[in-house]
Amino acid sequence: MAARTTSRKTRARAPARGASPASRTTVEGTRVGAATRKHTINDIARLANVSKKTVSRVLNESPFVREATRARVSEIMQKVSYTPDPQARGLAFRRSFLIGLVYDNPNAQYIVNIQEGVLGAIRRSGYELVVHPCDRTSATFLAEVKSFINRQKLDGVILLPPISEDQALARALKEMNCSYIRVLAVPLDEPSNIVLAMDRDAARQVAEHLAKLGHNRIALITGPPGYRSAHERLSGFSDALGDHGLTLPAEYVVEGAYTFDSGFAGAEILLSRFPRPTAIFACNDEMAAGVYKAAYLKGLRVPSDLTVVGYDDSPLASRIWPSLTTVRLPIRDMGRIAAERLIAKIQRLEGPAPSASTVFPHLVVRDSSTRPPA
Amino acid sequence: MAARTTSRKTRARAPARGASPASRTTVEGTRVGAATRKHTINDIARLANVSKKTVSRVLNESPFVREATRARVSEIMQKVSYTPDPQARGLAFRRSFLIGLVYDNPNAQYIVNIQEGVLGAIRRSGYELVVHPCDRTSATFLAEVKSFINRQKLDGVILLPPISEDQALARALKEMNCSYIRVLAVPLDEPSNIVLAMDRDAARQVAEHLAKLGHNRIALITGPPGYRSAHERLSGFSDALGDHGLTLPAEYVVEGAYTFDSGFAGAEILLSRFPRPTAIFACNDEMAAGVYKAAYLKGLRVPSDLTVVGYDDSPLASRIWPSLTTVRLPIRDMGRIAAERLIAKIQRLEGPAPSASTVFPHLVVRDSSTRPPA
DNA sequence: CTGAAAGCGCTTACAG
DNA sequence: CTGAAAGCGCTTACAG
Repeated sequence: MAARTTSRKTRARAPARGASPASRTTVEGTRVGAATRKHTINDIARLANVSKKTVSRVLNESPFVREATRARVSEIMQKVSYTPDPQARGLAFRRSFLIGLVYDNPNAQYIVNIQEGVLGAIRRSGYELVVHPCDRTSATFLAEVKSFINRQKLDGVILLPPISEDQALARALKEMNCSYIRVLAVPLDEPSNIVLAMDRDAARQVAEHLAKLGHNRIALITGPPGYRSAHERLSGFSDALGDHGLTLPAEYVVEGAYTFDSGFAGAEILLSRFPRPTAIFACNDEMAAGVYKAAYLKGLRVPSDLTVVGYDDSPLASRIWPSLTTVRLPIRDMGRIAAERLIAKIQRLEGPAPSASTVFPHLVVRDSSTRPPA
Repeated sequence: MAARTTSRKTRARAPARGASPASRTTVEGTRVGAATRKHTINDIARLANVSKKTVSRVLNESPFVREATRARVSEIMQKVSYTPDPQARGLAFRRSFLIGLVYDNPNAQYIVNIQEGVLGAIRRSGYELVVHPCDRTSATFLAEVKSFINRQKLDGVILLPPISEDQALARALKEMNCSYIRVLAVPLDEPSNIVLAMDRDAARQVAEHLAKLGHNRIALITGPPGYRSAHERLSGFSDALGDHGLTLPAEYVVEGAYTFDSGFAGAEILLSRFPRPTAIFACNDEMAAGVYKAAYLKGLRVPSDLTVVGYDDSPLASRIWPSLTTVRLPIRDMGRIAAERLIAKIQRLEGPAPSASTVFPHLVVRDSSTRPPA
């Protein structure tokens, strides 16, 4: 009963068909209340005394409009705060003006920061962002992402690690003719398709920091082997140690999984080695927090007995005690750059030489690193 | 030069006008490559030998279709994996099938969990989620949110705390006839418009936990006064202590800001009181982490010298050392429920008695709480 | 139960 | 530089 009433109300709200167009057009434009109807391109055309096509031209910044005409039309659009209907534009353009953020990443802070960067970049672009977390371990992963893109006719997508490393996915997008930008630690694609974070370079900074402090028994907890970033951090770190005459013996390297528990387990192994390492570089902050726990349980103090360095500068890093020396990624910038490039691609405005967008993380020294115990 | 070429290519990709419709319809439906054109309602109609209106009816689950007809049409839609074009539907329905997530919340984990809950709920609903962080301290806040909703013709929005507590915003949405759901700690709106988290109840559990452990010098670091959740936690906690014959003296209450630093500062004050409290309830985990820091600096050990309890069960809670006793909110569920209710509202299927959706956080006891020192 | 016509608000293709 | 016509893929309003 109640339901019927409501549904009838819904009907009633739809604008009457035969209403004279003129009757619903006022320059002020706002009839108060729910019934307010947005201005259309026809209203603007009538108000400006031009055809709707001309309005369309100024909307799309066509050069073939006389300056006076453009000014008049623009002014009226301003006055009634007209914005073209995205659905109608989308239908006519056969595009959605939607871009997707596709990810499978456990790091909430990373996601939110990327989102903010992206949203900042698309603010006045006419595009909107739809988010799409997914599960790359699912059997239907690829089909599912493709169906998402097709269903919404997305104009483009931004891919975050680790799924940004998936070559099959990138191939599929290319085949669908869907523009994309991959956020990566290694150049797995044409420069114009990626935003590159120089993890290798940052890992090098960590190595130099430890070397300068005088450590020579340095251990490493890596990321999971499936992640390119893990490999970059490992090899960048190892190479830089070598440059300083230091080695990274196999007993001082354990494989982690970017999780707290794996950091804890890894540290338990490393701290039972003899001689014990004086410094541990955990390839992310989660694992570094696990190292703290293992150290405390063994009665070791950070940093006087053990130096610990993390990676990410997550909120955790400055909240644990002692505060963690770590690497900060400009995540928000990465989101912004990815969005800017994506929109440029969609609009075919890449410019003549689409070079790689490279972004440099840097070391943030806090209280968890000091000289090795005497 | 390059740009011109590309732009011409874009043109070329648009389907030829005069192409015979039959020529582009195959039951398999997938011409490989970029030129693949999605099936339209006309294709399905032709294939099924019915009018497009009938296809539209089965699409919208109208009861006025013969079962045999419906089956045939459905089967064909399945076979060619037809999905209606969201832009076209949106234009004809005068709706966008988009729902917005509007928030101004520093807690990334909260946002991401809500998002996941929402996305899970709308998965097969035909709706898509667009996220919209905003700044409630901005002078143009209200206008900005309204313009976002109008521009995208959102069907509805989900409001997260603290902006969900903004009565002016809710009023504005009501005036715009925009459906909304507010995630709240207090019933500031009609039951059908809110998802209610019983913070008061959870704070009570914390008080009972501390009372049972035998604490009688219990201190509190509140949230910022602008937050309703802060008030609920405070009064729920205080009331429950009273029920156990305990008091919360003014010297044992300091105002926090839900930040690490404010937790640290608050704890420094509390730990300099005489007699010193044996337990501190920090109204979120961030502040609890700040309490840890203050305790360590004072040479106090958690929990043997000082019991600490937080709120949120953020990732931080299980990663700091010792692991933090805290309150877990079913955030993901809250997102799911909010989305389900919102869609029901949009579709006017609320049912006869739209009651409040209430969600109960619960205490998670870990290692930071124990009996008071002898 | 089913369909032909007109329309949603924008665009492209063509003609001037 | 400007406009009238037709179309994007779907719906509503009406008629049978």
